[in-house]
Amino acid sequence: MPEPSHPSTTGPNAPATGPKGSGAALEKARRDKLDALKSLGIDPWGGRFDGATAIADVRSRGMEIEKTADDGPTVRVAGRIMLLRSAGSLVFIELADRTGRIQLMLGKKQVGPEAWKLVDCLDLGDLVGVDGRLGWSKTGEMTVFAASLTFLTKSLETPPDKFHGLVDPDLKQRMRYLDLIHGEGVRERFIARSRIVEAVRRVLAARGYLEVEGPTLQESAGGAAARPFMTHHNALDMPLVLRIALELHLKRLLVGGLERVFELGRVYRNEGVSPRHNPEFTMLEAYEAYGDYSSMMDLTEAILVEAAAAAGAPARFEFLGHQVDLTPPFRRAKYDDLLREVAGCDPADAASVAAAAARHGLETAGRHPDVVKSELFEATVEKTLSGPVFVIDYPAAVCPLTKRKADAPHVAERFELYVAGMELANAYTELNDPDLQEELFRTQLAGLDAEESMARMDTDFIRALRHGMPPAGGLGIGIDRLVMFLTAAPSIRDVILFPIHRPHT
RNA sequence: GAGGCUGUAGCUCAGUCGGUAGAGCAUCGGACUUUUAAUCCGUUGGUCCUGGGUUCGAGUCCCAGCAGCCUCACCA
Repeated sequence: MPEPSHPSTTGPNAPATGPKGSGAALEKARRDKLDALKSLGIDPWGGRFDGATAIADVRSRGMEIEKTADDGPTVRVAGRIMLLRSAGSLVFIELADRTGRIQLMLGKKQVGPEAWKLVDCLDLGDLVGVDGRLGWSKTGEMTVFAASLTFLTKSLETPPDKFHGLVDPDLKQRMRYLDLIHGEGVRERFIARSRIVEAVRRVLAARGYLEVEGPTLQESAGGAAARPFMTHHNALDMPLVLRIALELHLKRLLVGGLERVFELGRVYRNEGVSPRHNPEFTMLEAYEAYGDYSSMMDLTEAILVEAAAAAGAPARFEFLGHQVDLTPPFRRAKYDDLLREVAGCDPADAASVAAAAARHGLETAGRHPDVVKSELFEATVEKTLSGPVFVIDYPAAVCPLTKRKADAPHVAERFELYVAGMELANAYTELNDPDLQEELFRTQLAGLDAEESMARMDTDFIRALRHGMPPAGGLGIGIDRLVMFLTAAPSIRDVILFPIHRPHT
C-alpha cells in the first residue's frame, strides 16, 4: 500500500484549493477514509447503480405502511449524506436525492462486521446507495433499514454548516453546486425555472409557433438599445458583436413565410449589473404574421397563466412589496393616461411634459419631446405599477421598430407589461413599411447617443422588408424576470445559475 | 461610475474602551442499538480580505486597494 501522497500546493497538479488552515486537517481526515475504502477493496468513486427509486416516490410508499409494521417492502435509494448521527453501533443517515430526503438506519448487527467497516469511512457529503426495508423508526420517522450499503462517491471537501447551510451570497453564486445541495429552496427555484420555460414552449407550440435559432454573433447589434459586447473572428478577420436582441432575424423569418416563430435564447448587453440586470440573460421573442399588439396581449396572458401554474405560483401573491393578481384579463392602461394621473401633466402638451420633467430634475434642453416624455414616465409612473398591467400606446419617436396608429401617427402600437414596477414584456404591432423603417433607422433623436438608440441601420434587414413582411404582432418576454416574479425571487442572480462575477482574489 | 454597509477557523457567527483570537457546527478521540441540527466528555483548527500608516501595542483607529451586498447612475 503506497503512502498517501501529499499533493504539492504549487505547480500544474496543485489541488483546486490548496489545503490551508483547518481545511488541511479536514481534508486529511477524508483522504484517510478514502484510503481506508481502497484498502477494503472499494472504489471510492463508485460506478453505475441501477434501479434506485426516487426518494419522493419511496416516501409515498412509506405513507401506506403501518407505523408498527416490520414487513415493509425492500427499496433501493441513492443520494448524498446530509446528516450523519451515530448512536454507538447504530448510525442514522439523512440521505438526499433530487426529489427529497429520507432517513436511513444502519445497525452493526444488521449489516454485519464487513459492511460496518465501510460505515466508519462515511462522511457528510458522501454519495451512497442503500438497499433495505422501508418502515418507521421507534420514534416515528420514516426510515430505510439498511441491509446493504453501496459506496458511490467520496467527498473530499467539508460541506457547509448543516443547519444554516451556505448563506454568503457570494459563495452561493460562485459555488452554485453547493447552494443547490444546501440552500433553502434553491433547487426548487431552478426546477421552477425549467417548468416555466417548458410552459412557455408548450403555449407557443400549441398555437403553431415554430422554435428557431438566430445568430448570436452578428455584424451589428440591432433590435434594442444597448451597448453590445464586441469580439473578433480570426479566420474571417472581421469584428463581430454578440446580439442584444432576437428581433431582426425573427422578422426576416416572417418574410421567409414561417409566419409563427419564436426563439428562447441568450442575449448579451454590455451594461450595468443590478438586482434586475445581468449582462447575459434569456429572452423570449415571438412573432405572429397577421397579428398585432392586441393578439400579443392575449398570448402574453396565456403564457403568464400557464407559466404561473407550472411554477406552482398562486393566482394572487405579493412580490417585492406589490400585490399582484394574475387572473386575466390584465388591466390595460394608456401610456398618456398614466402619465397624466401620476406625473400630473398634459401628455399632449410638450411644454407641460417638459415642465413636469424639470420638476423631477430631468434634463430637457435640446432633447426630443418624446425622449423627455419617456424619461418622465420611467421616473414617475413605472414604480407605481403593481400590475400586471399592459401599458399601451407609446410615443412613436421612441419606438423605431413599431407600426404607428393609422389615425394617430405620433402614437406607436406598443405595449409593455409591468409587474411590481418591473418591465416584464414588450410587444409591438411590427413596422413592416421598409421606407419608413429605413427613415427611422436614419433618424437619430435629439438627446440620444448613437449607442443608446435603437436606430441602427441594418441594410440587409431593410432589404428583407422590401420583399414584404406580413403585418404582424411581436412579443418579447424577459425570462429571468418572469422567473423572478413567479418564484418571488428578489434578485435576478437568484434565478440565473451562474451569474456574472469578478474573479475572486 | 458614486455613496452606504460588509469581509474573523472548512461553514454560520461573536469579538466591549486599542491590551494574549472566541463560540456553535464540522474534524479527531471516547460513551451510547432509535436518533431527528442527536446528546454527553475531551480534542484539533486562524494570512482577523490585501498593503501601508498611527501607536509601546491594531481584528478594533486612519489611508489605499480587492471582493460582495444594497442604493443611485447606466439599462430610451
